[in-house]
Amino acid sequence: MTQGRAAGPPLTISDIHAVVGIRLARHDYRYTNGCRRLVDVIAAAGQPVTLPDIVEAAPELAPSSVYRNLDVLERSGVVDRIASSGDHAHFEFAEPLLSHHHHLICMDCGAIEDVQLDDDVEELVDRSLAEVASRAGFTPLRHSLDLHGSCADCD
Amino acid sequence: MTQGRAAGPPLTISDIHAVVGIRLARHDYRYTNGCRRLVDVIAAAGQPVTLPDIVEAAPELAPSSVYRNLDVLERSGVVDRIASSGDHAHFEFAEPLLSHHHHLICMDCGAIEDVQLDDDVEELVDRSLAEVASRAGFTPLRHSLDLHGSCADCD
DNA sequence: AGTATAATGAGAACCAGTATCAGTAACAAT
DNA sequence: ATTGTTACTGATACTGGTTCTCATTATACT
Repeated sequence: MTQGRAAGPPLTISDIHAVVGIRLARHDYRYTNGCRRLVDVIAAAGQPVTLPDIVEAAPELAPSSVYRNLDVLERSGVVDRIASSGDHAHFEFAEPLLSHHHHLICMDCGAIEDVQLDDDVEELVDRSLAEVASRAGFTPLRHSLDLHGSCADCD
Repeated sequence: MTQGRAAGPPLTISDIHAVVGIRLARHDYRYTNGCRRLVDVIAAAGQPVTLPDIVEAAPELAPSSVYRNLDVLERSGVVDRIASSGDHAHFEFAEPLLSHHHHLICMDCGAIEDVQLDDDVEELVDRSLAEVASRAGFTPLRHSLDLHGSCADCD
């Protein structure tokens, strides 16, 4: 569970497009220009993005299409929607495209930053969660471990 | 950080009302009947609740007042708002009233169940997160560790 | 080319949550 | 008790992020 991508050289944008294409095809979706452009923006950001972030970076994308394509990408396992208590939902690549990580969520400005923990911590957390889940008859898919507080800017 | 309440006998409803009263007073809020009723409902549920849950359990409560009082309780540190990707926000008692715990979140039906992890796991996670946070100039307030998957009912 | 099917995007609709505000209840001081 | 002050209530209107609609456009298949 949640093993993610082995740490190593980061995927190139071509790698990402190749993986996304395969995943979309597997779900009978086409890899259209709009979708490709959206993937470009998410890849370029390197951090979780909101709809305003996306249309600012690519004003030619129609908001309604962006939302629809984010949904398509989410269904295909390409992006994850990060539930924050802020105004907008945040989106980032799902695990095979991004190595396993967690979030620093600023409770003031809503910014979300990615961070990684040591492998031994991850292992222990996974084992511990798996045990608790099985006790509750719960089938685990992934875990999210977020730290809430104030970012360097807001502090 | 996130030490929570020592595991022990659960707080009685009177204990809870006493603590809530103190916290509200500290923030210059009155502990009104509506608020008291709301606390009763949350306590009785024993699990994170949504607005529909609350008005179903106490139809005499006006939705607008419930939202306002949830806000008051949140500002006073009595309840936490749990951001889920479902339609409604979930609310539950904050840490001094509930011992530190985590959530099993069903991705199908949106149900949220509380679970606890071993102390040594919590300690390791805390240490690890604190280190990562300080490296990013981030001031941690609390962490959330949620397991996403399918609950026993939906599986 | 021709047909079928899917994606697009502008706008409308939806709906959880918030703000408004007149009415009401609770407290304080005389 | 009575008045004055302040805070809470709750029906309703509003806001704004997200989703839906549907006529148009693009793509894939034959």
